[in-house]
Amino acid sequence: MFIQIEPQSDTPIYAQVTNGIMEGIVRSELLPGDILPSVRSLAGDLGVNMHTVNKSYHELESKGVIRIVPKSGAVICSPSEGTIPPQRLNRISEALRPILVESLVAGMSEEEIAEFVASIISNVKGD
Amino acid sequence: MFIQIEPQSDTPIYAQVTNGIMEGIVRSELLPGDILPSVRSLAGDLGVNMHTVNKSYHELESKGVIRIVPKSGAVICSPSEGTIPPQRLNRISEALRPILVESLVAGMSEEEIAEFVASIISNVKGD
DNA sequence: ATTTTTGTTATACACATACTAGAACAATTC
DNA sequence: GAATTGTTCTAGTATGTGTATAACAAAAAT
Repeated sequence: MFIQIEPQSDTPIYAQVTNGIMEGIVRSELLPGDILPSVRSLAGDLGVNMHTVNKSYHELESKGVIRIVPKSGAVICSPSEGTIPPQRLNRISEALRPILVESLVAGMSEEEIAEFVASIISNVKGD
Repeated sequence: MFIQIEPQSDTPIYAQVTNGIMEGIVRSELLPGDILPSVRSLAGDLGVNMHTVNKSYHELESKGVIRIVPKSGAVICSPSEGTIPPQRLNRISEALRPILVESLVAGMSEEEIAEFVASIISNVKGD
């Protein structure tokens, strides 16, 4: 598990762990069926508290990214086949909206935003 | 000023005010040179505390959206002509990245994300 | 010129969240 | 049987959010 934690960042540590795992999935470093390390071992590797990792795992479960089997482990789920639940689309839309508004206010055109989004995605996938 | 405040939302009130003003700019309801109402009057209209609106105004100033003239008023700035400061692009990129990652993990393709972004933008502009 | 309104600053309180810490439990794994 | 697992509990500190009251000096309005 290659996640870099920045303790002085304004984004909470548990969110950094969540994002790191999701980026690993996007890069196919984590595949559906893979089992995440235990909350204790990952917390030890990252140098953070066990409860912080535990909170991240449950956040991932609420997003539908992993499935937690009690007393066993956390398994990467397969991407939702076919349609995506509207609740999930709503959450993404509400998170996306204010950032897109800020981009427009900054003076970006719709085409520039599209290119910007594409470059970020390729950066996440490629590196 | 037509901003709807949802006190029980998980997004802070000052952020709701900031987003509402920026959406007003995108919809051309607020034009460059327009003067925002005083923090006291807007706070009274919205039914929130003066400091909450004051925090929103300073957030807008840090984003470069408005210019606060002490003892006078807050003026809508003109959109940055030509190139956008790289600092501003970095902040937008860092905010955009985790949401795009979540979209990819949810199973959206790059084309679906592009369409999704376009629909949100048209929703913000039009309504 | 006086009054009002302005943005600013300061202090204080309540509430929620974030993070860490230690401990204990039962179930799984070795 | 021993170690590890996720879960749960209590507890503490720190930070962020929102409200509240007050005071100040400068600008605007009368």
